[in-house]
Amino acid sequence: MSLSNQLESGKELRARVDAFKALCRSRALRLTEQRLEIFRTLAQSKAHPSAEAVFAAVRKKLPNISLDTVYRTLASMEEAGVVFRVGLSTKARFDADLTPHYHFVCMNCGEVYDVLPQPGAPALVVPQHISQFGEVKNVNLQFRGICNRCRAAAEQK
Amino acid sequence: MSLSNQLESGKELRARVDAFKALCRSRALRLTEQRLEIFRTLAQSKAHPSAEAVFAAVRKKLPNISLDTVYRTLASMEEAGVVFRVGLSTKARFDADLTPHYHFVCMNCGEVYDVLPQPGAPALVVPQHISQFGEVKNVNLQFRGICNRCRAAAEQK
DNA sequence: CTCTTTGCAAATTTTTTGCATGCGC
DNA sequence: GCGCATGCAAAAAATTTGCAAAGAG
Repeated sequence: MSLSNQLESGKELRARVDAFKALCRSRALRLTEQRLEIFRTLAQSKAHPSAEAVFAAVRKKLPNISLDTVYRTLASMEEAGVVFRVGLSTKARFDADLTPHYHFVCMNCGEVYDVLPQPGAPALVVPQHISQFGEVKNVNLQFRGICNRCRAAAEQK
Repeated sequence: MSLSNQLESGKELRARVDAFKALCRSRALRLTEQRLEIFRTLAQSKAHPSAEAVFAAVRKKLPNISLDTVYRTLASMEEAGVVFRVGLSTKARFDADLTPHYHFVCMNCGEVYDVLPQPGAPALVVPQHISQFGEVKNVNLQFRGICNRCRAAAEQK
C-alpha cells in the first residue's frame, strides 16, 4: 500500500468536519448522518474515490445508505463548493484543436467554451516532480463555473 | 447561432486533414473513410461535440456508421494525440481537499494522483476575458499521461 | 492475403429519476 | 409540523464488448 491512502490526522480531520458542518448551516443544507459520513469518508481518503467507492466505504458505517444518496450528496456538495469533482459531470466531449488553449465548462449545462491564454501571462509550468507519477502527455486546464446563459435563466425564474 | 459553431476556413481545414493523414500513416493507423470523416467533423466544429454529436454529424455523410465506431475512433485518436478529450474517460472521482493542487490522471487506468504546484512557479492566471463566458467557481488543472505502473506493465508484456 | 477496422447487437457501467416515507430544523 | 433528504426500485444515459464480415495496405 502506498502512502496515498493514509488517513488524515485526527485533528486535521476534525477541523475539516467542523468546517463542513458550519458550511452546511450557512447554506441551509440539512446536516444528516449520511452527509456527514460521506464527507468524513472523502476527507479521510487521498485516493480520490469514485461515487461507488464512497458508497462502499460509507456502507460500513451506515449499512442502509443507498447509492443514489451518495450521488445526490456528492453533487450537492460540489455545488456548495465543499468537494471537488475530478473530471466532468457530463459526458465526454472532444476537441481537435491542439493549439494551447483552455476551457470554460459550465457546471450547470455542461457547455464548453474555448479560453485563450491571457496575453503576457506566464506559461503553465509542469511540475518537475510529476515524473514520480508518470509521463505527461497533455495538459488540461479548465475553469468551471456557471455560464452567463444559465445564470440569466436562473435569475429570471 | 453563435460564432462558436462556425466552420474552419477551407484552407485551414485541408491542412489539418492532411496532417491527420500523415499522422495516421506514421502510426500505422489505417486511413478509413470513417476515421477521416470523424476527424473532419471534429476539425470543423468549435462546439466540442460529444461522441453522440459526432455520430449524428458523421451519419449525414456516412449513413451506415455505427456509434461504437465513433467511440472507438475517438479513443484511438485521443491515444494517438490527434484529438483532445474534455473531461475524463473514466467515471467521476471526488476530492475533499480544497487547498490549491493539481492532478495527474493516468489515461490508461484512470488513477488520480495529487500534484503540488512547483515551488516558486508563477501562480495560475485566470484570464480576464473569461467573464464573457461566465463566472469561474473553480479551477481544474490536470496533467494526463501514462502512470509508471501502467507503463511498467506494458513494457513487461 | 493478412490483419486491422467496422457494424450489429447485446451487455455493462455509470448516473438519474419518481415516489412514498422519514428525519432535521 | 413543514419540507428537504433518503431509500427503493426502475430507468435512462453513456460507453464497451464479442463476433463475423468488409476493406486497407
